[in-house]
Amino acid sequence: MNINHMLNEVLVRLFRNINVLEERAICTGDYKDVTANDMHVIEAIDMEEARNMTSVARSLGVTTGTLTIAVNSLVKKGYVERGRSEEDRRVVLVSLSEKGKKAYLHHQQFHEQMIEAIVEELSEEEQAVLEKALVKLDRFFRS
Amino acid sequence: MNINHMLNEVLVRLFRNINVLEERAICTGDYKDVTANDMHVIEAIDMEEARNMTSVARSLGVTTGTLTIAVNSLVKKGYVERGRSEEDRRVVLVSLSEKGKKAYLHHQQFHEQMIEAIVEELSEEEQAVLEKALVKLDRFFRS
DNA sequence: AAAAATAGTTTGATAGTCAAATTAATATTG
DNA sequence: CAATATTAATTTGACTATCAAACTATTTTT
Repeated sequence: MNINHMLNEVLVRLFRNINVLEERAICTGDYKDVTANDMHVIEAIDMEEARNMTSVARSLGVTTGTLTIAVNSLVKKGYVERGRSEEDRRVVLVSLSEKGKKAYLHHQQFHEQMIEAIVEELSEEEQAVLEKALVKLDRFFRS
Repeated sequence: MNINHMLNEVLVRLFRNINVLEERAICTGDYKDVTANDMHVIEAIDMEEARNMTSVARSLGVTTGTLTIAVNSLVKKGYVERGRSEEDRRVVLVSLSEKGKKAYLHHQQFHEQMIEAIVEELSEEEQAVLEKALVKLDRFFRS
């Protein structure tokens, strides 16, 4: 089995299972009701400032209609809060509740653990190779 | 920006968009009606031999009910053929039609290009390092 | 022969998605 | 300034993916 074949195997498996895997990691303990999709929305909303629907939808690459539904559910679950802009009353501003912020941090920790698990035991030089490969993969998909 | 942060950025972006990215690559020209999900089913069915529903469902990690629906659609689109086993008439055997095989090969080419894009300009030694890192990533998700 | 097990499909429910229609507010323009 | 156009978001209708559980048909076990 050559390197290309093996690379392909690993990537195919990752691609196919990535959502399930991420969901399994997210959906634990206090956050049983957060789907992988929910978490992507939470990530896109951001800790810091309230954002409007259109910009969040754009950064997720979905329509605002789709986002409306995701946000409805997140509001019902208590992770997200809706508000109206004072300057422009058409605009809906969404932000993370305290619970939403905690879930975000919990997920960040998962990411950090994952990165840690990958990077540990790799030398500086080895890390550099991985970085190079991932940047190329990223570029491949962007083109 | 350190390696950990950068790794996280790239992985998050890949995870979030992987389906869209793969679909964009698949769904071109003659294969406009093949979704990323369809392609996963086609990959699982395999070029060589007819397989029964249960084993295909297991390798995809879905229920047979889910697979029934996916196969219905793929049969309707002409990528997959259904048949009954002669030995055991409960068993449904699925296989790729000529069109299905062509789509599979088309998708394989995409994978090869992707791998090529990642691996090109990496020395043998660098490739080995990359393999090691991906095995770790894979293992992390499996555990 | 009757009962149990197995393979697959169907059903009923939920989530995610889009395009198009709709509503409400703001901006433009004649 | 009143009518029109644009914009932000929601709603609607349709579709796909998914699961668990009920069901059908067949085979295996007892």
